[in-house]
Amino acid sequence: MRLGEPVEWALHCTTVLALLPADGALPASKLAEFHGVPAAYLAKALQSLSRAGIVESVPGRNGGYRLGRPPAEITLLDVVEAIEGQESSFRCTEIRKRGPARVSPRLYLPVCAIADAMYRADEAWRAELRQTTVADLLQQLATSVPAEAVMKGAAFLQEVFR
Amino acid sequence: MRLGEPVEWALHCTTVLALLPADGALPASKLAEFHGVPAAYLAKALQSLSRAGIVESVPGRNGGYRLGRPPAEITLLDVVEAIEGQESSFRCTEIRKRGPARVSPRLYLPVCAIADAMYRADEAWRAELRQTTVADLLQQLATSVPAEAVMKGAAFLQEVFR
DNA sequence: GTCCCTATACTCGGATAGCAAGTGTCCGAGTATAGGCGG
DNA sequence: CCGCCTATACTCGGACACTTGCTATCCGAGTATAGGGAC
Repeated sequence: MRLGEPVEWALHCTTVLALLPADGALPASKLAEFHGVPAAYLAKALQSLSRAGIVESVPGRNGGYRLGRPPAEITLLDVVEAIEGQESSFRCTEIRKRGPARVSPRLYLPVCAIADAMYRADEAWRAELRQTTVADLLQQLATSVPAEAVMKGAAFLQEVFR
Repeated sequence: MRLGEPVEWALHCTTVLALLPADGALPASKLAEFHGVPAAYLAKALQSLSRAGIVESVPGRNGGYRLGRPPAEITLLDVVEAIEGQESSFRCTEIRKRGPARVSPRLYLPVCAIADAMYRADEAWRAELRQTTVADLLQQLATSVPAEAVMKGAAFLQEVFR
């Protein structure tokens, strides 16, 4: 089970966008430069975030991306599901209904005990991701990111909005 | 994020093997027939379970697979990790240390707040899978699998051991 | 009749192709801005 | 000097190749069994 790289990018980009001035907008190319990731591919992830309403795109010159709603209202699950989709990690192909022991389909319960347990674990994962918001991340990052890195980041943003 | 199909197969096969007589062994081909899945590919999953000690292989004629330890000592996590590996679902490529805001590597904390939250969710998923054992599954299946399917399954096994 | 040996058939195990999805890239559509022109 | 218009440059958005990993398969190594032969 593996999450794609764009998930990491999307999470970092969301936190950076949360630090922007209220009416500012950061282009995808700058976000890519800031994180050292391929710009064209990162754009795909940002489009997914845009479709999900997590960020909103500002077209035209001086355009870019900004947050679509307050950081406190964006959970990590929102971001992850925007990129990876909402399907469960476990795929039940109903093999219990195949083979020589199969019986009439209407005799089976909707979900077997195995799928039920797997879905429960999936929900536990989602519940944990739902508990952390981007606002929480900002608070933690404020005390954990090296001061020098904060200054460099601020300088980079000021250069963009100059 | 998607788990492979072999995960589902491995879980079902493990429950079936738990129903075997103590010194019996069911070949991979019969397990494949029972579940209606490709035998050659299922064999790969069973080999993974064997390497993990969850099942043990009996070579030679009348050989096959049997459980490696009591059902109560096999958690769903054991089975899932045997197939999918133990790596976290979230891959942190440390993009925080790239780009124009990077500073000397020794200034960073071991894990950033984002990775920490993702790892926490991953652990919640694992914790949930750890709580259910194959013995639990058997108990639930005993009351939820259609009686007719149970009979057909038993008949299939008796035919094999005849 | 009993023991031993050999040949057999069946098992697992790892090495080998095909395909779908993740990864990476590009070019076109659309818009706010900046400059120039006219009033 | 002010307002309007036009051209421009920059943005996002979706359509197009490539690589990795999942899916699927096969053949070889090893072993317990079954049968036959010798004692």
